[in-house]
Amino acid sequence: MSTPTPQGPARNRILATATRLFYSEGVHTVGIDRIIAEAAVAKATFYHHFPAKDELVRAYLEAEFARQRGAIDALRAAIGDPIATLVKIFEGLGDNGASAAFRGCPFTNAAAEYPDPAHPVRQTIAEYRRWSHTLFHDLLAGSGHPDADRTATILMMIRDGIVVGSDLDDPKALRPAIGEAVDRVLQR
Amino acid sequence: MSTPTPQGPARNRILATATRLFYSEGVHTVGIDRIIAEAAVAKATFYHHFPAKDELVRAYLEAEFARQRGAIDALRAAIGDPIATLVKIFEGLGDNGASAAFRGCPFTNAAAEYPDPAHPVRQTIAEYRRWSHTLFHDLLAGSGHPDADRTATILMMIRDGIVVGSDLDDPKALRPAIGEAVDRVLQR
DNA sequence: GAGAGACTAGACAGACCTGTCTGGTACTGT
DNA sequence: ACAGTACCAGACAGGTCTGTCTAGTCTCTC
Repeated sequence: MSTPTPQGPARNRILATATRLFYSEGVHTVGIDRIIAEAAVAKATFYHHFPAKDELVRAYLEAEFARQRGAIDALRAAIGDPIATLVKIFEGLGDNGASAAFRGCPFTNAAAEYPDPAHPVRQTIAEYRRWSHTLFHDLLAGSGHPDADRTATILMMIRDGIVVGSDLDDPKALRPAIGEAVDRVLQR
Repeated sequence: MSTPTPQGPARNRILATATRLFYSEGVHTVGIDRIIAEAAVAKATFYHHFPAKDELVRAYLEAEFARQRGAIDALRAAIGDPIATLVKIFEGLGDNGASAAFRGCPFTNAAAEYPDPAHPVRQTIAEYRRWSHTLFHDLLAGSGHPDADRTATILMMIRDGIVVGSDLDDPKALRPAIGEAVDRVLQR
């Protein structure tokens, strides 16, 4: 089969399967039955680990959040210079968006399916977005940028534009515009 | 009640109700039964006008597309100068995003619920996005901009960032950054 | 006044949804 | 040896989904 059953303990198999299906097909369209079938897990086991589907959605986003934090921490440590790090982050967004499996931002996509801003899933999304903004802000401030807060807000726009555009438009046409966009926003 | 039954012939009532519900709550979460109830229309009448729910989703997006085209045409005719028009469009995006009912871009939100790029709904979305890019491109080219195509792509990023950010972040914090973002992208 | 077309009310089929529950197996630590 | 935990298979309840269908009303036009 094209998608073999994930290995390891049941909880990991559930989360790995949910991540793949939620991201590629959406949260509401993918049912619990399908997840437990493809994760090769009993229904009781699923509800043992996740009290409700929304908890699984939250766990899926939290795991993606942690993954991104880890990747960014590694990048910051490896590069050092804040502006070079920023440029690398945006190049990475373009590379990622050009991959075949790319389906947009997991957080933005999930938000479209959870309209209530008070919902726990939306709160995880809000935390992710605050972290993203803070990341840009800190990198700019670390380079001595005179207008770090507003520039971080504009970089958030570019970020959102890359992930939306890579999904809905032609990623290959988008890619060469990324470096230029960052340069103009940073007024280099 | 807070949302009175729309007036006019059945098809209009269906489309008006669907527009309100699809936009505010999402496409998959809102069922046909709810639309026909709130539009005060019989089920047979619904299926007389729309052969399937997806056709209604398409009609909802097509109507929004036509509405935006009309608004932009009026703006272009009223203002004349292409760069002033561009600035006004982005100010309008910010104003719109700050309104209480704002829930993001109908097209981007719908795309999150239709992962298959070959789906008719996705084709309508793709048309809308091509039109948006062409709009920016033509306004830039009309002002003699030397790099209209790439700059239009970057303006698309800003556009997506405004609608996503207005929905998921604080629209009031975003708003003052919009003019600055456009200025930097246009290198003014 | 006859027929066409838009409409209403609502039952129904068949699928799918989440979440609960029963009952049983296997492993682990004490 | 025994308790606790993780796990399995799968039936089940109660609800919702889309789409079909029957049967009848109203209004307009010719």
